[in-house]
Amino acid sequence: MISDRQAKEREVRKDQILESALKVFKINGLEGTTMDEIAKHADFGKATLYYYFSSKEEIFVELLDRGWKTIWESIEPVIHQNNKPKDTFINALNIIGGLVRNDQALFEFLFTAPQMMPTALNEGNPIWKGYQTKMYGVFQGLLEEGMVKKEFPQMRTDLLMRAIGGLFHGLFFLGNEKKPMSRETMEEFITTFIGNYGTT
Amino acid sequence: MISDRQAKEREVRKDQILESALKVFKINGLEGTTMDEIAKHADFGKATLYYYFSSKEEIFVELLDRGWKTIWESIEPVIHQNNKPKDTFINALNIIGGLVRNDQALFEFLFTAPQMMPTALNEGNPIWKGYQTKMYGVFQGLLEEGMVKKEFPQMRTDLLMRAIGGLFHGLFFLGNEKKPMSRETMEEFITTFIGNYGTT
DNA sequence: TTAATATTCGAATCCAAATTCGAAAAATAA
DNA sequence: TTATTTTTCGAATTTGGATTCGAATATTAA
Repeated sequence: MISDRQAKEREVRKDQILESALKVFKINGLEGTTMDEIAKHADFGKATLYYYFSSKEEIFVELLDRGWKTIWESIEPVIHQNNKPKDTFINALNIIGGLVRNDQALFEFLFTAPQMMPTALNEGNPIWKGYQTKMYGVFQGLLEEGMVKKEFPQMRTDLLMRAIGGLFHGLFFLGNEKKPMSRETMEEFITTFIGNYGTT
Repeated sequence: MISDRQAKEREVRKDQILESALKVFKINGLEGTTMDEIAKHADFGKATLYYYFSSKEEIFVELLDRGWKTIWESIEPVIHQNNKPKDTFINALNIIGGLVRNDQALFEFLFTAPQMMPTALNEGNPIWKGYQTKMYGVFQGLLEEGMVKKEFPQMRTDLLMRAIGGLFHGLFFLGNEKKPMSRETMEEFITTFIGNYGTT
């Protein structure tokens, strides 16, 4: 059997491994991330990692699952308020921005890794993909509503979606300096580019 | 010795290999791109690839070098005209957009691969990095000039740079459908987000 | 036609990194 | 304390893919 505390400790060790994986990923990129390195950073023997995760892939998938779950659960409450769509939209973006600010490495991973992952990770339907899809769905919806109400520039929804996705990406993940973006900067940024169409 | 025609044929074969590498990259991502796959697509034996390139890395570097050279040489002539900075800027973007439209796979590679490359590829100072740096320098300069003349929204240059980089990225590389972006769409897009500040 | 040179590739070799094994050490339960 | 279960890891083993070898084949030069 396994006591409650034991289970908790096990979780802590899993966390430690996940955290290390992230750290190595940040330093060495996806290809440079080996079980050896992760083990070294986590201060475990390599073989021990396999006691907690059945494969390297599982480590990454778990990072994605947990991460996207967090994102979803953070914006969920906000999207049910019925403010004006644009406000809701910006609130949600702000929330995500807050998350990113809190753990740049994790979110850079969440948003960029899927691009460069071996296709294998997208097979089946991974948990994280579900959350991601839900989130994009919500955003798309808000955009559509907001566009009807002339709160956004008039253009194809999918294009606007790309624009905003791109802006977000640029804001947080382009450029050299990796110091986090302040809330103020982010708001100014968003407002400058999509805000000045609102509430005409 | 080696005749003129022979040299040309050799070039053609190199091109064939580079093209295949790109195709495989597009299908399988960076990690999935093996010499075996490239060889299969290029219709050569794997060993033959090593007659033309000394390593897999060299293949990628050559793709980057050639690609960034092309980009640079395409915008060079335009940046010396002295239109208003914003016009120059948009012209340059349009040109790059044209290139991307022409060979989506190549440019997706040029703009995204460097992120996910093993650090080894950035060591020394690769040719392509030089062109990339020059290009960003020019853009940054145009932005600064243009901002002084109130042709752009007033914000930190580096932020505006990120915004535009992000918009570009979003426009061409986000979203599912991979059909190329038309020139019209692109102009509308750019104008919508950074154009409406001009010439007040 | 023959010798030299350039090109091709199947079959090794090498190597780094993932995964497994089997036995210890630590913790817990009896 | 002893037995049982959980955790750890050093030392294989396996695997996949990059790189090399050596011998053929094709092409060009004499």
